[in-house]
Amino acid sequence: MKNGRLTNTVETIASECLAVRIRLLNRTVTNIFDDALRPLGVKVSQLNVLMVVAKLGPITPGDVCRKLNIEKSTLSRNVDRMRTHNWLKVSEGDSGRKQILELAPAGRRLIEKAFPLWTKAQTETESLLGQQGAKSIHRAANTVWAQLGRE
Amino acid sequence: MKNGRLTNTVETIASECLAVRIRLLNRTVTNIFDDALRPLGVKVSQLNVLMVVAKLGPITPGDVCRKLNIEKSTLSRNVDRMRTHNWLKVSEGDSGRKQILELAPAGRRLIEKAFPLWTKAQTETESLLGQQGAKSIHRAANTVWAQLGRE
DNA sequence: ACTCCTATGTTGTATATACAACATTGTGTG
DNA sequence: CACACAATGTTGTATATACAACATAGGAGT
Repeated sequence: MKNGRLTNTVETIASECLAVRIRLLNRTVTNIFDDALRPLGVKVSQLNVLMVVAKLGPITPGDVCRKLNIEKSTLSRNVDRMRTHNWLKVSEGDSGRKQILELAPAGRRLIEKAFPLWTKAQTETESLLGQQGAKSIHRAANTVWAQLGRE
Repeated sequence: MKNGRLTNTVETIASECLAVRIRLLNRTVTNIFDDALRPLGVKVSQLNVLMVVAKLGPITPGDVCRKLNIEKSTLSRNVDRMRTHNWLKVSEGDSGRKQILELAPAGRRLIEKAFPLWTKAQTETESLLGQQGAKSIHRAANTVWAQLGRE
């Protein structure tokens, strides 16, 4: 039949493509967390950055980018928004070029208020993925973090 | 110490959050595929939609949304772009309300040209995630698809 | 047949994401 | 020290994503 080769190609990509699958998981899980966090007016993308700063800060934007594999321009605008909310404090490093990001008091309060909502979303996600699935995600992410560090 | 409670909260979220991890995987893998596909001027997000249409089409936008868990407004604009490239044919269904999406000839040629580039990205992703990680992603995605179908 | 509700798709708006180009600042090497 | 190069962050542009509001069209129930 005339469509044989294309059909095989489509079948192969459809049944194996890792990008389709990871992107589906990303949309689904991001929606779960954003729904849960909506009462606080924060999105999970912003909470992610806030957590990195809370755990590793004071830290430069460049280091946050490397940790999360985010493009610097993406983070730059995200930091603007979080500074507007007074969640982050941004100061000029003594080196002149680098900036210093720190958790601001409002950011601290936000994290405390977010915790029960985060727990709810996390539980919901675990039940969606199953214990196996959740463990798998952890393992895959650990692999990526190891690779990122190696570059 | 004064920071005890916040520190515990931050530690818990940092070490367990599934959203951070899936979003990290999503950015990393999407970049791998977009890099590979760049010579063709198509992004993996568009190729995903094209594959669904190629495999299941003729199909309505709403059904594509349900399959990929994409918001209808997101797909609406994506279809516009793909129609501009003549990759997709959009026609009005006889029912008046629904639209019919089909693979256009240029879309077919695109998929054929994309296959070797997709294979390269897929291989690279497998080697990034490891065999375990890749299998894990498949299992997690299957779980989500089953859940989506159940709603 | 009429009314109400739902499904479908578009548009306005906000955020997330990345690439390209740019300005600025350190750094290292001759 | 001077110059070239790399690192850092911003801005312009394009796409992806979702929510809210909307218009329209089908369908269900009376």
